[in-house]
Amino acid sequence: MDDAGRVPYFPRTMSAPVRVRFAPSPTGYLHVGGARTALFNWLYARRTGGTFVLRIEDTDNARNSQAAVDVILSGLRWLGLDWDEGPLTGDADGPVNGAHGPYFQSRRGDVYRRRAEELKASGHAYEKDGALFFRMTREPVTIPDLVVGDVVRPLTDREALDPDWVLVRSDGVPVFHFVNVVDDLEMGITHVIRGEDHLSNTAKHVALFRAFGVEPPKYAHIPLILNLDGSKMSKRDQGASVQSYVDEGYLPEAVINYLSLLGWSAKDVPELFTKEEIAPRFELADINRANARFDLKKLEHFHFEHARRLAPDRFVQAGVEALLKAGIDTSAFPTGYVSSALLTAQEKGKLLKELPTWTDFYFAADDAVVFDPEAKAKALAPAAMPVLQKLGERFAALPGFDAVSLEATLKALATELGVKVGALVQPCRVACTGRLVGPSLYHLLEVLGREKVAKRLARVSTEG
RNA sequence: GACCCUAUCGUCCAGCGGUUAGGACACCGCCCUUUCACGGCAGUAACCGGGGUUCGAAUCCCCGUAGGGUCGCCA
Repeated sequence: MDDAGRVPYFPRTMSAPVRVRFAPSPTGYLHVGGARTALFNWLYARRTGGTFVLRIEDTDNARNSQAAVDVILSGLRWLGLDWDEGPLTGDADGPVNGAHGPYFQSRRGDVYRRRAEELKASGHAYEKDGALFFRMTREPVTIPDLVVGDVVRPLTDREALDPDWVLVRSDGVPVFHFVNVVDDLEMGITHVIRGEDHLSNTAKHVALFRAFGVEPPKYAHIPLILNLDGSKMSKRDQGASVQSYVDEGYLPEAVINYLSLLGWSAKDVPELFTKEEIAPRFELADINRANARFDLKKLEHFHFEHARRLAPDRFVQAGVEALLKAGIDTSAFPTGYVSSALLTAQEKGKLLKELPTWTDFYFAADDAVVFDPEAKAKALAPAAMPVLQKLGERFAALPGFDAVSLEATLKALATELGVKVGALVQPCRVACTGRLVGPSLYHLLEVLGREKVAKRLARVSTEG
């Protein structure tokens, strides 16, 4: 402690261990911009061997809810952004990691009261109308920012009229600017990485830190994420909520990859990566200064690439869950069959939500394959029945039921009958899957197996 | 009204005084494949405008314009 009785603030030198934080308010959902802020904090912590703190800013504003807290925690976990310090559950009084708690601001009232008294005692704050006001500096404040450089923020004309601002409301609840600074101070935060929407207000924060007798942390204000048309992203906009990615069946790896490249890039780093791979390359200086626009098409591209590269066992696991969500229970089938079946669709790189459409036929009863009307009209015309029957006979006579043999057999028959390969491929596909599109025909037949294929072929060629 | 940030293909990024302004997504054509895709090859497409500085500006400065943000007893 120093002469004034304060706990000495952590010296901010280059060698000081980095401590960053993500401090969301639980007011509804996890915004994609917030997710990226969390990601950048996570990357910086990992890159520097520092500590990533999660703090819930739930000061009473009548908008907070338990559900919103849970959404934030589950969203971060889904993205794989693990925090070193913070709550372990959504319970404000529950278990935590770290020695700087509580990590819910609603449980830190005594800290704020103590700090408010400190400011009153030092003459930086005064009471008026039942509220506590901060004696704001009238001089322009220089905000040192690692992304945009030094920003000089003078008072606006409105502020010049009445520069002081409220620290603690008349109802006793401290405001954001106050608790945010106090907590960053108490928690030893060294780098504040947050959205650019906070840049202007940082003047208040810098002044507050100084009033406490310490230098502010380093700031890095990152550009915002806007809609494709440049407008602000709000809750209803497509892609605004992290939960929507879970629902739509995106892989978290894809979302992370896409978000990493929204406002950040490094030289000689391939565009496709995992957060673990680029963490060592993450520098705040490489953060872009201009706002970015959210392009779902590009996110889809990243999903496509990551889905195809996913480890087979993980792909199967994700696929089984996606099917179950769609009402298809695969548990009655042999696990080997289930994985072989799902794996025939992996190369397609489809969203998990679309997986049932590509693989449901594997799990349908042979006499209950549902035919897409258009597919049936197009490929199962009466004229196709004789060739289909012939194909069934050839398949049945096959010694081995593998993709290579199946393909050779089908093509040989086509040549023999003097028809195009498609004249056999299409009816066969529709007879076995009900659809015109799907996994590679020969591989899908191999997985279905001799018996199922025979039954399905027989079903259409006899029923017509 | 004031203040702050920003400005390269439609989108995301490269470029950091001298480049035929590069890559990715999207789009288009061809090849491959007689499922949809993948893949291969090629292509369309950008330095917001105006002044400076300089032998030389996408790169530096100024003005304008545009977009975004902030100015609460919201966070």
